[in-house]
Order: sequence, then C-alpha cells, then structure tokens
Amino acid sequence: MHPGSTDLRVVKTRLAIQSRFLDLLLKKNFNELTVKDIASAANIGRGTFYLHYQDKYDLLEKVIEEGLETTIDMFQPHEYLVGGQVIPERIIQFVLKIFEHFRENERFFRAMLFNEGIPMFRHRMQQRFLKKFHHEVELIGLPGQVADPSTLEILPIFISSGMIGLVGWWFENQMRIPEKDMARKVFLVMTQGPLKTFGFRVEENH
Amino acid sequence: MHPGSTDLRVVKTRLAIQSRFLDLLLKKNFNELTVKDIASAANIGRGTFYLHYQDKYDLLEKVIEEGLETTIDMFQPHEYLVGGQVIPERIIQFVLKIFEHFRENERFFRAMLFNEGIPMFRHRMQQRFLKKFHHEVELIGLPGQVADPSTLEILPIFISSGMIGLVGWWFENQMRIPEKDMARKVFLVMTQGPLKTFGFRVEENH
DNA sequence: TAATTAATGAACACAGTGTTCATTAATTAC
DNA sequence: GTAATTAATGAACACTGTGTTCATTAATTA
Repeated sequence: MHPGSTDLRVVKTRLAIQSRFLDLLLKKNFNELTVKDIASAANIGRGTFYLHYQDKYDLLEKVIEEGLETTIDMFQPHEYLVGGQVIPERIIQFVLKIFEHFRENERFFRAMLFNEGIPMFRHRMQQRFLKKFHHEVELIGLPGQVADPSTLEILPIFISSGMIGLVGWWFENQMRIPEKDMARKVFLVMTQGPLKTFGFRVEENH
Repeated sequence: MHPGSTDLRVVKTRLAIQSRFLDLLLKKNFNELTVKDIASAANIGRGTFYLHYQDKYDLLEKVIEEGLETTIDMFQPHEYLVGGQVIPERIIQFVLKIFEHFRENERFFRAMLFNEGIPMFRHRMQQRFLKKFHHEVELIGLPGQVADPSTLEILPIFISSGMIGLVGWWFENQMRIPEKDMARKVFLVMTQGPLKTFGFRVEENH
C-alpha cells in the first residue's frame, strides 16, 4: 500500500480527509459521524477512505497523535529552571509559550477538547505531558531538599490536570484573556497556592 | 410506559441492567459494547432493554447522572470555611471525605474514569463540581480582600481539574496511599502552591 | 511515453439498531 | 384469592452503516 508515500494524490487525499474531519468534529459528535460523512466532506469515495485508514477511530488516533506530538515539542521546561531555583520571569515565559501554542492550533484543540464523543482526549494529552515531564526530570535532576516520593508523583499530576482544565476554560471563553495575563495568573497559583491567590487567609499552625 | 415505576419487575430489570452494565464497562470499551451484550449480561431480552432506555447512550447518561448526583451531595464546602479564614483541620477533613466517597464508589468511578470509550466523563464531573461550588459561593459569600474577577473564575477550575486528575491517579495506583495522606498533601498544595511543595525555591521579586 | 500506482463506484455479506406484535408471566388492587 | 393490569419475551422486519472486493479510470513517476 502507501505508508509514508509522497505521491501527490496520497498527500492531497490525506490532507483533505484530515482537514475536513476537523471541520466535522467542530460541528458534530464524533459518535454520530460516519465514514460516509467524512468521505463526502473530503470529496472522495468511501472506499478511498479505507485505502488510508482502518476506520474512523484509526483516523482520530492518527490526528490526535500528530497534534500531541507537535504540542509536546513545545515543552522544554529545563530552559526555565536553574537548579532548584525558579526564576519567575522564565516560568511566566514558559506558560506564555504554552498558551500561545494553543491559540495557534485552536481548530485542533477546540475539536478535541469539546467534541462530546471523543474518548479521553484530555487524559491522553495529560499522559503525554507527564511522560515528557518525567523525562525532563531525569535529565536535569531535582531540587535539593525534595518532597517524599508520592508527593513527587502527585504534583505533576495536579499541575498538568489543572493546566489542561484552565486551557479548556480559556477556549470556552473565546480566549478573551490575553496569554500574558493567563501566564501571570498561573504563576501566582503555582507559587502561592490556590487558596491564598483566592484571597483566603490560612491559619499557620500545621 | 413506566417512568419511576415501583413494579418489582421494573425495579429488578433496571437494577440488573445497570449493575451488569458497570461490569461490562470495567472489561470492555463502551464503543464496542452492543445492546445485545448488555441485555444478555443482564439476562433479559434485547427488546426489554428498549422498554427502559432509548439506547446505550441513554443508559450511560442515566447511570452517570445518578452517580454524579450522589457525589455532589458530598460537597458542603461551607462547613469548612469560617468567613475568609481557612481552618486547616477542616479543609483536610473536607478533602478526606471526598477521597472516602471515591473509595466507597470505586466500581462506578473506575468504570467511568478509565473506560476508553466514555465521552468526557471527567469534564462532566467537573462541571457539576463547579456548579455546586458557585452555588456555595453565592450562599456564603467570598473573603474580604478578593482577587480580580477572572482570577475568581480560574481558581475553581484549576482546583477541580487538579483534584479530578489526582483521584484518577489514585485509582490507577490501587488507592495505595491512605485517604488521610492524600488529604494532607492536597492541603499543602492548596496553601503553599505546587512549586514550594515540590521543593523549589522561588525568587521573591514579582 | 510506458509503467506504476491511486482513486472510483458499484456490489456484497454482515452486524447492529430500533420497532412491532402476539403470547406468556408476574404483580397489583380489590 | 381472583381479576385486571402491566411487564417481559422472542421472533420478525426494514434500515443504516461497515469493511471488503474488483474491474475500470485517472494521475503520477521514472
């Protein structure tokens, strides 16, 4: 067959399928989408679809994989930490870069984050983030006085879940808050904790 | 027909369907599940299924709705805040109660959180949490010196996303960390912020 | 220009859906 | 306890979508 083909026809067909597929996902529940829908939106025969993908789940898989791959490449957290010392400006820069990436790929993320029928996209995205993060930690090591092992596991989960939730909210609100402001807010939550950022006072005796 | 019927046969049939449905979800992708599968697991005729639910999506909907409803009732955050003052012991109690509820309803949450075919369960759960939270805020008001409006919106999102992520991780790890420890860790992150909890030092000049 | 390979579209068997209907069985109300 | 009511059964049906096949046409590459 033609895996990784450079034949113009193959490239054109795949591009049409993937692009129209995103369009459809923005309008319609993935569950309710048929191969016939996708094929006719892409102006190809239904049989041609099966020349490139096993089924609609395979197509979804490929599109997600590609989208997440380029997203993950955004993450170079070690550029923003110097030893155990966190430099505010760089953390903010880092988060800013993330939000910019999401805006630049709005169509993809909107389709994936909000289509009611797409299974576990946020979860999968998070897994990729975590994997990347752990890889980075292996490379650059950890700060000196370190928390206990289970806390070490928990924090990246908490942070990545929180970030993904935030990005979802940001999209839902038409991204009306500038990336820079989002980055600053995230920085505050990361360094002060949610409760203080919220305005609560915390009794200091634990 | 029979909505809200107390006829023994109806009660029995629905119970069988819902219970067996959860079993199946623990083993098999929701996408790949057929009405025939469900019916025969519940020892009823396929036609009987349609006497109670429109289709498998309707069944899923009903099961989720019921599960989330009882979960939401756990949340009485106002018991744990006194004015703008946060009392550590009570926050910890509150988070503890949440983790206990998840353990008690393990079968339901495991099926929902990890089945690859269930659309947006975490997202839906979060929406319910947020709604409840905003309702509470309306009732008890907010602390005195309050953050700006968009920060007010962002924090509950961040917290609830983070919590849901944590619970997922906890399940994935066979809930081997005791609820009490989880509650304490969550408290730390909430009050100190993830970075300090992690062991990073933060340059203080923002 | 010839050789290769992709796209087409019609046909096919198949699986699952959601509905119907006459029959049987269980439950409720009196 | 009996009669009236209502749920469950299972077979049948039309329908939609799936994934594959194959001979034919069209585009691309060497």
